[in-house]
Formats: sequence, C-alpha cells, structure tokens
Amino acid sequence: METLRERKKQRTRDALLRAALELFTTRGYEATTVDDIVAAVDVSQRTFFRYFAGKEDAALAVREMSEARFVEAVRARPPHEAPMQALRQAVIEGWDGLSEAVSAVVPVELYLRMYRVIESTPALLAAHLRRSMEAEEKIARILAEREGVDVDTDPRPRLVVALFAGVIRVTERQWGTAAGELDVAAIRELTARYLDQVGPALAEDWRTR
Amino acid sequence: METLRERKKQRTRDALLRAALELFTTRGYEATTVDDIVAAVDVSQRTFFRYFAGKEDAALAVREMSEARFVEAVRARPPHEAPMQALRQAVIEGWDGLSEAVSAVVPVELYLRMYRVIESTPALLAAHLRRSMEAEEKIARILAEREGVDVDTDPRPRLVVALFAGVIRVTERQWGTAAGELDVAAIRELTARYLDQVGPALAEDWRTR
DNA sequence: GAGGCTAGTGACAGCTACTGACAATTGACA
DNA sequence: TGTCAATTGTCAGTAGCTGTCACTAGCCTC
Repeated sequence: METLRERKKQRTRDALLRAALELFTTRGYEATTVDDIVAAVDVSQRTFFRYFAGKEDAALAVREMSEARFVEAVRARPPHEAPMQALRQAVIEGWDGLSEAVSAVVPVELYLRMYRVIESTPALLAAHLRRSMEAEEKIARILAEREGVDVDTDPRPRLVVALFAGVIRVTERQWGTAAGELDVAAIRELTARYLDQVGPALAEDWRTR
Repeated sequence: METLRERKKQRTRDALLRAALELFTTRGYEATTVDDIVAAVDVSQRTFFRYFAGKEDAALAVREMSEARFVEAVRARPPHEAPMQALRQAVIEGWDGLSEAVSAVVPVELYLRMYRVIESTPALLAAHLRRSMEAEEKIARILAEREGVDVDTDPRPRLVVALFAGVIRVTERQWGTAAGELDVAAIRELTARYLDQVGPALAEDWRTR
C-alpha cells in the first residue's frame, strides 16, 4: 500500500465489494443490479467493471480467496502425508486462520452469509463449480509432483482430488441447507465427519452396518 | 406425434436445436448469437425463447437427454447390486443405446462434437456442472431408497454419488481433451478404466505401487 | 514547484441475452 | 364454415457488459 493512488484504488474496490455483498445477501443476487451497487458507492458503472469482470466475479471474490488459501495449504503439507491425508489436513486446518484473512476485507459474518447465497443462486453455484474445477486441476498437479507421478498418464491425482472435492461439495451443501450454525467450527466438524464416511459409502453393502 | 400441430412444433424445435448445435460446433458458442440461430431456421427470436429457456439451454439439451437416461438406468438396476456397482453398470451400459436415442434428433457425430464445445466453453461448463448436481441429488435419493436409508440423516447416498460423479467428470475431461477417438466405445472403455482406479487413488501410498 | 505523463474515472453509445404485452395467424373441432 | 385455442410475430423495454474518448488527479522529472 505505497502510493496514494494505490490506496485509493484499494478503497474503491473494497467499497464496491462490500456494497455488492451487502446487497446480495439482503436483497438477493438476481434482484441486485450493477446500478444498485455503483449507486451505493457513488461511482460510475464503468468503474465497477474495471474492478470486477462481472457481477458474478464480485459475488465469488471471497470464495476465490479461500480457495487460493486452500491450494497453498495443500502445497505446504509435509511430504510424508498420503494424498488424501494431506487434503484432509489442509481443509480442516484451513478453516482456522481464514477468519482473520477475510475480515481484512469484509466482516466474517457477511462472508458466511454470502456462502449461502451462492449455494442457493443457480447462476452463482454454476460459476462457483466451474472455478472449483480449476482449483482442482491445480491441486492435482501439486499432488502429482509430491508423489512423483505424471498427471497426464496417471489418473490418480485428478481422481483423488475429484473424490475429495465431491465430499467437500456435499459437506458445504449440507451446511448451507441446514438452518443453524453460521460459524466456522460447525463446518469444520462436519467436514471431518463426512470425510470419515468415504470408506463406508464405498462399502459393498450398506444394509449390514 | 398425433396432430399436425404437435408435429409442426416438434419440427420447429428440432430445427432450432440442430441449427444451434451446428453453429455452436463450427463457429463457437459465444460467437453465435440467438439471431444467427433463428435466421438459419427463419423464425422470430421470440419463438426460440419459447422452446428454450436460453441459449445455454439449447446447448445443453443433448446432455440433458443422456443424463435423464442415466438416472432411469440407475433406477432400473437390480436391487442386489451394491450402490457403486449399480452406478457403474448404469453408466457403462448406458452408452449403448444412447446413439439410437440421440440420432432421432441430431446426428451422433454432432452430439459428440458438442460435448467438446461444452467442455471448452466456460459458461457452458459451469451450467453443465450445476445441472449435474441436480441429477446427482436425484440419484442419491434413488440409492437411498434402494438401500433403505434416509438421505437426510445418512450422508452415504450423496457421498457415493458425488464420488462417482467426480470420476465421470475426470473421465469426460480426459476424453474431451485427448485429441482422437470421437466414438462411444472409447469413452466407455475409459470410464471403466478410471472407475477401477478409485481404490488405488485412495490408497495410502502411491509410491510403492 | 511547474509542467508533462499516465492511471483512473465518468459519460455516452452500442451490443446481446432475455422478457412482457398484445396482435396476428393457423390448426382443431363442432 | 365459423369459432376457439394454441402458436407465432412484432414491438418495446431491461440488464449485463464493452468500446471510446475526454477529463481529472496523483506522480515524476527537471
């Protein structure tokens, strides 16, 4: 944050993002127009599109941040951990520390509310899933390198990431649908519980449990 | 196909779909406007939107069809099969018979080319992934009923479907990226091979294989 | 510390996807 | 054949997004 120019830019972006999330979470995503957002910050529409590729991009900015954190967390796992284990540790521990990183930009509570808006808005959910795929690809490459296999000939890196991502999606959906618990501890615990169910889910016969 | 009215309707829809896919696969999805499509069929733009919810909807119509087939295939699996086994059989056998079902509307080759357009067009991929999630939910409920468990308290149905869907996505992506083999046999074989890699991918240590 | 340079912004015009309202047409059926 | 209803076209409008161009305010050099 050196020059005055950069500080001003950052302030404009933060103001836009915050106003956008505030409107999305109260009024709804579709019901909020870009004009509403820029009116709240008192800048031109053109300016909004200089900071965000689109309405969608603003809505997903916070998740983008936590996904980037997750990717780095995986990269930082000690090499002796098995792939699935590394992913598990990265996501569980990633929830800690996220609060501080997020609250530098927007209130954590707004962030968590936005999570649910994404989950319940088809257009946003779609965009989110696609971006997640890109993150999956990155992680697959990290795992492949850790384990010394070739990501283009060995399907295992992409597979284990896809399986893991599946669990995360189910977890998030469950957390987003269930009425209560808008805090980080709840989702972390749910994640651990669901990851433990992967084995049972793949088991031959569920009925004899 | 009783009355003349219904036949005309069907013909209009088929013509629109076919023109759309033809344009999407040659010129690209983004580069094709709705006006281009309706010009090719010589109907008004309004008519297009009466048959398809949007441009996207037309692009995904064929996949919609094969997904619906898959859901029914799962429902029809014999009850003694384990969940993962039922899913596997449904997808493998589902590829047979698909050709005939599709070619009633559009040429199979056009259908397969469209697959790749979806994979390589961000907006379409996003929409496709979201729709897949809806299909996953349906299948999870089918499995839950088969196995006699409650889908809202037992995470296993949704988990096994999410895991399976992950494998399918990786498979499709691989098939779509690899240069050759635009036929059904290739993707069926790849699916089987990747499903066999689920165990190895979850294994503790890849390096000692 | 004056003046040129440039990043950031606003104003405006334009394109495309999509929707609502109403009129015109065309098949169905008595 | 005439009436009704389903289908389609026309027109006007909204929203997301982009290109252009002129202007202002921070920055940097002499």
